[in-house]
Amino acid sequence: MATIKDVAKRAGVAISTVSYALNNSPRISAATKKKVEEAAKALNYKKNGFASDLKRTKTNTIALLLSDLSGPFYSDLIQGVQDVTSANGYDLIACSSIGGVQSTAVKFLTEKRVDGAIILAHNISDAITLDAAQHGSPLVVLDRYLENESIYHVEVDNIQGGYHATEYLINHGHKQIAYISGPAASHDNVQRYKGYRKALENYKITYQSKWDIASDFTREGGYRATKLLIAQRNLPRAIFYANDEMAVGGLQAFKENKISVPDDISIIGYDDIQLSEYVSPPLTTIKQPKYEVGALAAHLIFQLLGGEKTDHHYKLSTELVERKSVRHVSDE
Amino acid sequence: MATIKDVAKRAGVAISTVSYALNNSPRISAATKKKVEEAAKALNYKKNGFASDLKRTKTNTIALLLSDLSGPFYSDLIQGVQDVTSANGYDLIACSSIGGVQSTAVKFLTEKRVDGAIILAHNISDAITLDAAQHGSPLVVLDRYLENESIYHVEVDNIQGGYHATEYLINHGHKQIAYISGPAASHDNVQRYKGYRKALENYKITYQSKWDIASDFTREGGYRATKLLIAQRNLPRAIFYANDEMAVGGLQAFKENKISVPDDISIIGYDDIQLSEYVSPPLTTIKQPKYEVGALAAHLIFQLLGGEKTDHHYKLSTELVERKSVRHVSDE
DNA sequence: CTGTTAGCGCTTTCAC
DNA sequence: GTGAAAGCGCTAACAG
Repeated sequence: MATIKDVAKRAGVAISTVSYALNNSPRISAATKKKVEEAAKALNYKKNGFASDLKRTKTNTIALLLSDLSGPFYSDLIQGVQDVTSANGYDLIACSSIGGVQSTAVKFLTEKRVDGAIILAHNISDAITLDAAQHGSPLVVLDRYLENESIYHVEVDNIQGGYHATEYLINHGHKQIAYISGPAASHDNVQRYKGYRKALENYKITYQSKWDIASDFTREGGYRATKLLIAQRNLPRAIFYANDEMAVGGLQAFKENKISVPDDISIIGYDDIQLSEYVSPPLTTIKQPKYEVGALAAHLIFQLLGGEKTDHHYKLSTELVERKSVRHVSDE
Repeated sequence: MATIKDVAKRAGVAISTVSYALNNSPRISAATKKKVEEAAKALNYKKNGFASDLKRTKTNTIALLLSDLSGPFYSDLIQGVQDVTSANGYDLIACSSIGGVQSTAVKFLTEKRVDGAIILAHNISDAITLDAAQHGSPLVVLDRYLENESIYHVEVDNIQGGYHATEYLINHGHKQIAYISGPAASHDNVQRYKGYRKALENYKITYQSKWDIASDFTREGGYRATKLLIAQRNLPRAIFYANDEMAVGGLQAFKENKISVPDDISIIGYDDIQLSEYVSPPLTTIKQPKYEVGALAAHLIFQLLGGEKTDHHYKLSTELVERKSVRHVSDE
């Protein structure tokens, strides 16, 4: 590989001149610049990114750390991050935290290879995150709350979302409402559940633990949980699935048992995944402003990088999207 | 930020000793090692990844360059790449080529920041790719064919796929088969189209240019193309959509015009996106082995990195997944 | 406008 | 078993 030195030699100028010329410094005359550029091209010279980053102690890139690169779930969020990152002339790299401490994500976080990072990866421990925060580069974490000077948060108000979902069911005349939950460890799930309970309470509906079913956010899990409910002949009049994937699984279970949604039972999901619109019946659900979360997260990073102050905590609202999986019932 | 120097000072040893100790060299005594580790922890020392990469001229990471990070389309492929990358103890970063020459993807490609790269980004020009190939690091490109010593290819046999799709329609008694195409510039589209033409030819079905509709791989495009076909009262008995997204758009158009699929018209798609299973009727389509493509691409990189020789070209087969959007018709 | 030079933080050879 | 020192490729302060 040709280095800057080779280019300098070939162009018959000093190393620094090459550097200046290639970085478009105004100090270099057009003639010299041209000479340098020709030499560079002739040698197929490409600057070594590391050397340059090392010297400048700045990478011009921010990282998006995801627990799994391949989840379609992240699409909108990534889009949001990407849009504002490139609008700011920065580079964005995405990496996965699969592999825990060994993972690429953790490596980028700890080895200071980026100017800032957005974290949405539950399997990166709090300890590591807190540790990385010591570096001083801004960190936005989206999936939990961490008290630290250089850690910032953008979250969507899942309590409110859970509340609305439940309230919507109640407003449609439902009093028997089950909750099929995600993993107990999931912060999101806990919040949605809180909203559910709060709504029941506000509307003076007695909570029944038999309609509080544990599951795991997967389609398969939703299917099993629903089958269980059906087998127990314990069916409520409505179900709030903690996410759409599980609701889709539930739909499948109902179909197999010839139980009609929404005629026999109403269901509501959470997330508004692409599929929701296409299943039958189309799923009423709570939509999270994912694009906005991503965009705001990236925006925060740039504010901080620019030395501005900002709040440590932002909360975005959800929106209910009404489709066909909930029916109005008269008093039961 | 604490540097290796600070650690050395605090531990009362030489810089090199710190380096050895932290990299688990056997030359260092347990006592010294412990001393160094404590100093490192006390100072919250983290090695600077650039400096180390620069020195070793090796990054231990490979890049996946995508035209758009947020496409759900890539899920399986990414999974494949990710699996074999981490199995090999390498890091994987994904970056987008949005922004062309300015993009992160191009930067990583040209600035030698990775040991190898997998490219699936039509907007990275051949020139840049060829140029990057001069670096000597292995490149696997998935979306076109480039003749170069250090460029390797994994492709799925789209001609065969297009042929099968068309043949399937023919075997179901269809003779009037339209093709709704993707962008003319798309290599994939051209291949599928070739397969379509070849099948018509083999089965002695006359090609009719009126049933050769240009579109763009989007749902909206498929919708419009289908509307057009309907408006012209020019409906064939079957349509081969060059991808599922367009087929989904087409389904919508048919629904609005009360044309029944598959009773009035049969359709087949391409890709087997997640949605295909859920639209109504479920879409018969051609499935590409995306996971395998990703896994093989990554595998090739490691073979090459390991100094092994390998073919420059691999071709994987498609598979037809039969659902409900094609009906058998008797001779027309 | 151009050249000299001192590092960025780390790895690694060589000498002790 | 440990340390001194060279240098990876580049940038930028400084001197001319």
